[in-house]
Amino acid sequence: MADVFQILADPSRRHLLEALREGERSVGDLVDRTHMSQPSVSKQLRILRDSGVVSLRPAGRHHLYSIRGRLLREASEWLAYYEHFWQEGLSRMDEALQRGSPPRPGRKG
Amino acid sequence: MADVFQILADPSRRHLLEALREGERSVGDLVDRTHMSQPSVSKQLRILRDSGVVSLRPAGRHHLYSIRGRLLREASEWLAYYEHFWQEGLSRMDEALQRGSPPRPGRKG
DNA sequence: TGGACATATATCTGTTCGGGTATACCTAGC
DNA sequence: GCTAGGTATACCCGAACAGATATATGTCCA
Repeated sequence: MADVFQILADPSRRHLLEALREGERSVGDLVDRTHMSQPSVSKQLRILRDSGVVSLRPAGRHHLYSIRGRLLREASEWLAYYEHFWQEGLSRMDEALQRGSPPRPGRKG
Repeated sequence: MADVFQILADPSRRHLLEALREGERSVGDLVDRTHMSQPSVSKQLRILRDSGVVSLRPAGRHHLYSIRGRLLREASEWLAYYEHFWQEGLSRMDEALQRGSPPRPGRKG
């Protein structure tokens, strides 16, 4: 499990990231905000941390988590390659022409 | 399974999408380009289609698949909320200040 | 040192998921 | 209709995974 998209695949992990968007949060805070059990939160935070999506700063008996952008950025960059497909003014035909039509195995109209 | 990120979580599906970036492709083409078995390709294409990430255009006995941007765009937009976290010139402190520091459960320094 | 608070891990369990093989379906051409 | 090409589905299997419960670890405070 080192794949960003695999990390983002789980809704509970995305909820954690959404809560962390506002800034550094303790585990207890995240439990309150996500309505997940504490062990679940800790478990998912562990996965997020191991994969490098969040970082941990111990503060007394609290563990403060925050977002590290690097991996999220990688995901964003991967998706950026597909921007043509949703940008206005570009039909599917336009796209094909723009990047050179690939060989078509079958054609019919 | 209707979640974009869950769709993107599987590497084989991402490979299919990468092959489709060049334009419309038949199943056979995708089999060649991805080194997956034909049933696997069909299976993943089915998932991609059901979720709305690709669309199908029958052409004789060939099935031509192409990318539909809408869902990929949703994923991209979700990620866009996190741009602050990887943009230069913004430390973690800056982010906190920028969006108003959240309550800190524990503090120590 | 003992106890409460905060977080992490261990273990179990039901489910989901992807790949493989075999097979069914559909279309074109004869 | 028969055959071949192209694609989809059925079924089985093993692995991965998320949630829950119980328990361990660590820290503060008296």
